[in-house]
Amino acid sequence: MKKILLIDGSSYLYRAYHALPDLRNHNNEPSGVIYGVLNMLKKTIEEFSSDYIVCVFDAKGKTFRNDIYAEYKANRPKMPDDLSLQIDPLKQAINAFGIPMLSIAGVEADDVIGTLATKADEQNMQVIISTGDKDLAQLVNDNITLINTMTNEKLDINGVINKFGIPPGKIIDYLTLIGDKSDNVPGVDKVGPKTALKWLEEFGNLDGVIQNHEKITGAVGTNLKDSLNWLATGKKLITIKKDVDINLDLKEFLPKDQNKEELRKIYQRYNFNSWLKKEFQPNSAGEASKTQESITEFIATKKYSIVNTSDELELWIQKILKKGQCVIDTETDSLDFMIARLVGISLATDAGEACYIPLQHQDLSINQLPFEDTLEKIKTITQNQSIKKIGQNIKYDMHVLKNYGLSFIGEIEDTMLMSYVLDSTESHGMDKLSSKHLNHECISFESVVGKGVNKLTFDQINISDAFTYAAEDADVTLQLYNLFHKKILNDDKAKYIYYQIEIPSLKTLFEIERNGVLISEQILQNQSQEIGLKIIDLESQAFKIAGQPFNLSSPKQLREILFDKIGITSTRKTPTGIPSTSEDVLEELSNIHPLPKVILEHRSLSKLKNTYTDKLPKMVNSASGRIHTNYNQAVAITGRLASSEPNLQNIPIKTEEGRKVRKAFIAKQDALILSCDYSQIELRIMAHLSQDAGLIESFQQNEDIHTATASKIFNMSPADISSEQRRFAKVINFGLIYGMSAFGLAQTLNIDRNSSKNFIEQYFEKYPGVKNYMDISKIKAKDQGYVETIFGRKLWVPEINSPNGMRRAAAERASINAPMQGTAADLIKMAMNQVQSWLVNKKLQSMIIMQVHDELVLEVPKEELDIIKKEVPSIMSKVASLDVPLIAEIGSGINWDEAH
DNA sequence: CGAACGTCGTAC
DNA sequence: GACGTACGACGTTCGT
Repeated sequence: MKKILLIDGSSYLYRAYHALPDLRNHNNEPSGVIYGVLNMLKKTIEEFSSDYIVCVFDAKGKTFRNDIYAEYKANRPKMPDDLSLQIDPLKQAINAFGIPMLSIAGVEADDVIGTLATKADEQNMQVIISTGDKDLAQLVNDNITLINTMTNEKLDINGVINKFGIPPGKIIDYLTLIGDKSDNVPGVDKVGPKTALKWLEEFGNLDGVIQNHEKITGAVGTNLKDSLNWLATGKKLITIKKDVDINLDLKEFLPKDQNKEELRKIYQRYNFNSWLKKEFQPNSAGEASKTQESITEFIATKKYSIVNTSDELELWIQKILKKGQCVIDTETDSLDFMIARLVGISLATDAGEACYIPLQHQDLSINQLPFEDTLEKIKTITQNQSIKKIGQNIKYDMHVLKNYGLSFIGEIEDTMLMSYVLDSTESHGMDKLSSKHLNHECISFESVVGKGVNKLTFDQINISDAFTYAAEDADVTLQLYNLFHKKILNDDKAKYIYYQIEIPSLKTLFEIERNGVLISEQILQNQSQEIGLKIIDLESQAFKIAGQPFNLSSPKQLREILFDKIGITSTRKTPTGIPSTSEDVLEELSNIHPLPKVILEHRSLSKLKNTYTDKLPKMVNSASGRIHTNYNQAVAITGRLASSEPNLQNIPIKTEEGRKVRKAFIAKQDALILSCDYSQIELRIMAHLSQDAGLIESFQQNEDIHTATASKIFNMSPADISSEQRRFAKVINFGLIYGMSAFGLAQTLNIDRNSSKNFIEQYFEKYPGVKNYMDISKIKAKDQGYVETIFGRKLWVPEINSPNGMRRAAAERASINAPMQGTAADLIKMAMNQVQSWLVNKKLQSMIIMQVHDELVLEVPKEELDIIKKEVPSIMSKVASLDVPLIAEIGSGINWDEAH
């Protein structure tokens, strides 16, 4: 099947103009649009290699639409000069690229595209239209797909249905009702996407709506009546022509050779230096882009079936036993894994085939297999050592099935983790993965269950509607697995991270999440009440000072009171340019006015109350009486875990008031809380990675690292270092891990910029290895596009060559920090897995209940305290042997606060 | 009234 | 603008 790529040049022209900053070359000529459009062209061509290509632009002058309707596009301002200036050079560049161009007088680019697409479709070609304009969705069919290079959105038939809620055939009617503000085409007044959708659903199409207009009452009904005479004209304006007088002369649309010399001139004139480097000095630092993703075509057999007889179920079980592996996916009525009820199960073993076993749908029109018996059958799969179970975020499905007594025994694979290991910067949702790697748009969950007030739970969905969605999920997961599995086996480092770290972590986290944490609701309730009283008191104080009541937690109202009414000047602005009321600003202002101090106190207390003391008791699971957090294993780009619902990784510790929350984290009867954390893990990793002699020496001698640093930068003996000096050194040590600048250091230390610059210089002089390591990290990131942890986890830094200086600087800091944070994440994951295996092997009752980045928290029966205290720190220290010792410190007590 | 966004604050 | 990685509460704005 031949492929043709139709590019909507005019749409990209405007998109680039509005989306990109006003870039200029050294002669002050505008270049943003040229850069933007070329960039999109390059991306599109790279991603969709096609046999034929043409870039279509609007022609100058009026079109047939102006004859139909004089006001068409009458609201459009004249094209801005700095945009029109760029059109000729852009066309020269496209020409040099070898891409054929086309514009036809009297019609718009859309019409030319519509005509070419239709003709190509008639010859059974695959048509890809690259545009930023959603109106072209009306052209989509089996052969014609829309892509938006700026947002990476793909619209095939399913994509259109997902996005608009209607198939492509109804887009014209839909847009006619709504109208198009940007083209000055009216629709029906007060009718937007929601109403248009409702009407089309009810009456089928525009004609149906018109015929039934009397049934529509109210203001919109009147508006519809007023528009009846207009709608035919509106429809003509909205409809893209498919019969423009042009031939599909394919020879004309063959890509031509690039004119390298011409391109070089254009790049030079407009200072497109990164392209100059990449395309004209290919051996220099140009290869910073990710290796081109190989797209495997989705196998679209779609042999999906409902399993609701025992014979069919038996056939599937036999098939899985024979194959030795299967995808398993559960459908439930909740995202909370502890309360979710199982609604159905999908299975897949061969690409293009899948089944759905409905179990607890309310739909009575179709038979469902008996619940208990079926689960017994499924158990023969999940608890079969020799069957490999594959899933997308399979930890969730494991939890759901565990709620019914089914365990997972044997090998487990997870496509979400595979994607995460291969490139943590991408998103790992199944729909995204499918569209990116399989070029297939999935049926969206939302299109099945609806949204907003009409949203249903999955058990309320008709089985005949549910099974296509559910079976597709399993099928897509299998096809993703086949693709990722190959990739990972071909990459020794990815293979190690995935099979030796992530998959074991998945199993450990499953246990930790199920274990849950016991909290004392009483302690939190008491604290909430105390805080509540203080908050009320602070409010009345604030109102008195301000002379009026206002919402203390509204930054906007606070700004008005503080800066307008009282007349204080803010010391800083937020990134969006408004005066900031953040903590450090208020801290400063509290010297000159009493209000900021009250606000600060209020903020800190209401944060504590809203986020912790009020919230945590609500998260207790009624069956287990404990809190079961989610550890998300595929969100943090460095390899760290993230905890949510509730987040147990940001429970306060710094202030006395905050620490009280930790006192509510308790152990069950006759048990204690035990915490074991790595001491200075990221600094130790920095010592190892940088091989800095001084830093390694300090750690090997087990010196207090901050005192040692202070002694070096202040040129004093460690014994003479004051606590203030040690504090400075500590801030510098931490700041360096995050790539902090002299400016940032000056701010946190509240010193002037020169002295902070001095400190940093002193530091680098005394620790030259660290300086060297940081430089090398940046160079590596620029050179290869990624940095690595000690264990080979690859961390991509996509913005390292960004033309935007600020983004580039942030990427440079990230490339310094990522190997340290990532290595620490690898280490604690390995330690966590080893501790868990050890607990199971020794058949101990103690259990891991939390992981907080460098800390493991366990609940330990008193009689096991000694052995745990001896072994857990030892396991943690021995998890890897670096050039500096890894030290884990331990504490225990009746609650988490005491354990520190 | 809900979704999207901005601002702020907690942890390591 | 200036410190990396997260989650989440609240207020505001916008559109239904």
